[in-house]
Amino acid sequence: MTSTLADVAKAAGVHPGTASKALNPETRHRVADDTVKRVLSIAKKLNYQPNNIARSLRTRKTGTIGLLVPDLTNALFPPIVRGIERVLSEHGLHALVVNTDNNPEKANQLFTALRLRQCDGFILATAFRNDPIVEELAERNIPSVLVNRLTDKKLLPSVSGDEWSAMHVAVDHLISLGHTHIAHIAGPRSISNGSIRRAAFLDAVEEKKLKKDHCPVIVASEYSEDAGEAALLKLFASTKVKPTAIIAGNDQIAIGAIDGLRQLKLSCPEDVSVIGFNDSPLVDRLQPSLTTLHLPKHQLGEDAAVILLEIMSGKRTQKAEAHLLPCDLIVRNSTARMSSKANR
Amino acid sequence: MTSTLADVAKAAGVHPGTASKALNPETRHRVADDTVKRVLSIAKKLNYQPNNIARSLRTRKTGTIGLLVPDLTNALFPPIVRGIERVLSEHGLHALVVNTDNNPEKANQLFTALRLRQCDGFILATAFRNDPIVEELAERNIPSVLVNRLTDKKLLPSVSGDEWSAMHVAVDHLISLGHTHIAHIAGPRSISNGSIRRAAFLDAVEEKKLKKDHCPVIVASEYSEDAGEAALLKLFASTKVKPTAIIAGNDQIAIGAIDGLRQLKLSCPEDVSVIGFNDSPLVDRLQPSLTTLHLPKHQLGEDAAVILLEIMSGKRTQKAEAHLLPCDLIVRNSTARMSSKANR
DNA sequence: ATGGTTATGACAACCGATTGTCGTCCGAGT
DNA sequence: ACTCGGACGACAATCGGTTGTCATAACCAT
Repeated sequence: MTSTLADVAKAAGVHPGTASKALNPETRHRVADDTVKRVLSIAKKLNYQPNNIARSLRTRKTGTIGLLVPDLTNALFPPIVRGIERVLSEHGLHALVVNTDNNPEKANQLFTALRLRQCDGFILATAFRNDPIVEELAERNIPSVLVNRLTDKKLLPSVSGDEWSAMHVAVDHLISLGHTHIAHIAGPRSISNGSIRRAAFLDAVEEKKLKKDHCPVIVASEYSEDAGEAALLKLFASTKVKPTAIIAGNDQIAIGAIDGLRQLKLSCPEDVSVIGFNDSPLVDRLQPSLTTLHLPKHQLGEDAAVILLEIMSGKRTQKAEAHLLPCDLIVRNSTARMSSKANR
Repeated sequence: MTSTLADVAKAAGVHPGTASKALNPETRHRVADDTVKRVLSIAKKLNYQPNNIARSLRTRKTGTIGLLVPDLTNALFPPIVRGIERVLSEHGLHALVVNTDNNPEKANQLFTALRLRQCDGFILATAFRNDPIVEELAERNIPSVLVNRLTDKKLLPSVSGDEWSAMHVAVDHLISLGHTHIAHIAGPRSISNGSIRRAAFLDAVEEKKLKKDHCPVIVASEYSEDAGEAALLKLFASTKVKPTAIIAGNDQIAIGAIDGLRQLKLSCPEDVSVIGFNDSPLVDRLQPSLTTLHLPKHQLGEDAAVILLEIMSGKRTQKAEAHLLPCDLIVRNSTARMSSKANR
């Protein structure tokens, strides 16, 4: 069916080893020019395709990288994956993509499976702030990069949005619209996004000298509409001082929060302004369209892949640098100047 | 670092071949029970992990399947991918996922690369009605399955939504609301979805004895909001008899069409009802929320994977059966009873 | 003429499993 | 006592490349 190196070598009247060297540009100089030509032409004539498995066995390189994402159906990840893939495919590499559903056990299992497949490197979009997989990768010095989510301990290179600045911009925006009572519905604390955005919010509140008890933080149980709605209802049930603006941990929480407001007969943005995070697809077409912080998702993926490739090629050492990409505030209709009729 | 089969064999005092047989449940019967026990316990003690590359080289099975999708950032595909992955991972298989962007050249290149990686099978969500890759797979009898998109020639097993019935249900729904002037904005004709839905629309119109020139079809250049909007404007510019209902080729086209209506100072659903296809995320939260045909995307992926596995294991021969999954009409607010004030 | 490079390519080991063949040994049956 | 059969496991070939070593020959300079 397919011809092997031995076939080519025999047809060219050379030893397989010699044919191998002739075919490989790196080692071609060890072979006479006309021999190279002969081997090359015969290889083409026989439509020779090297067997990657055999090559991998010898070279210990599979050209495969493991890509762990929490959940592809979350619109945040596909653009990241595509960014990664764009860069990888340029270098003849391919990604084994797996979904962990934020389940550490599942993640472990899949990670082990990918390691057994001898992936040359890993990109993780699944990191928890404290993540044994990340520790293992760092310990064993396996080429790997974090994307979007960070760990508390700086163990691996990472590429993520500059959430700290983004949150400050969000708070500034609301203040500029006259808001002084701003709440934050944070994402889960076990994930860096939730925790960093939360810390940045508190920092911004303090920096802008807003009253701390006018700016409550509540944690949503997960990054979902339902959790956002539940959190909002809980927030409004528990605080005496009602906020006139809300910064959500992400777009889904924001959407859920707006649902919650609707239930309370409050409207967005007239009564309460809402800001999301990530700039997910279609949030520009919701009613109201969502003001949100745009995450350069594709770029995140590309940069992560580039860094991984540099580490794998030895052009860069695997040190735990954090690369932060700017997030722009996209102002839409879910934020508005505080109305005078607002509560308090 | 990691121990090999030879290490285990030596420690157990047996030949590597024997150790291999002891480790493999299929061949274990060829080895004495206590030898098996010894090998097993030593393998565990040495934390032996078989080298998949070496195994693949010998067995010609990589446990990898190639998954071609047009574009992961199109929300249609991630659930399909996840469905596939769920089934595959249950069997220890993994998917190499690549995006072709509906670009045949890119598809070819990626397909070739995946073939060189010795994928055991393929799942294609990228098929054109006439697709050389599909022909090659069928010719060479490589285990493979189509998902969501079909080819004109029945060459491979496929799993897709029952679009024919779905379209009939959509037309029925509009007729039951009093509409008699129904237009269809079809998707690209080179892809089965566009062509089947279009043919089904024409069939339904004829079957229901609607006047053919009251039910125009226009083709959008691609499955996007912009193309949908452009198509709608062109439609309303060119027909004397204005439709009071539109069935779009998919949700994105529907959303674009609604934008177009808005430009013409027509509102949905008061003036014109609109139906989408696929039931994409968030279309239930748009204003108006979109009536659409729900595609069981996850199930599509699962079924495709199951069929592929059955082919690969020889439990099923690779015949070109088309598996059609039912699509439910989800009635929301973009369709309404035809108002009496409507044009004509 | 001689010693020393250099170019070339044959050779074989190797990567780490899998698997068919075959020899040996033991016990059972006649 | 002898044969037959089965259990067991050693052995080696194999999958298809890659790569370091070495032999040979040609070439150069002294």
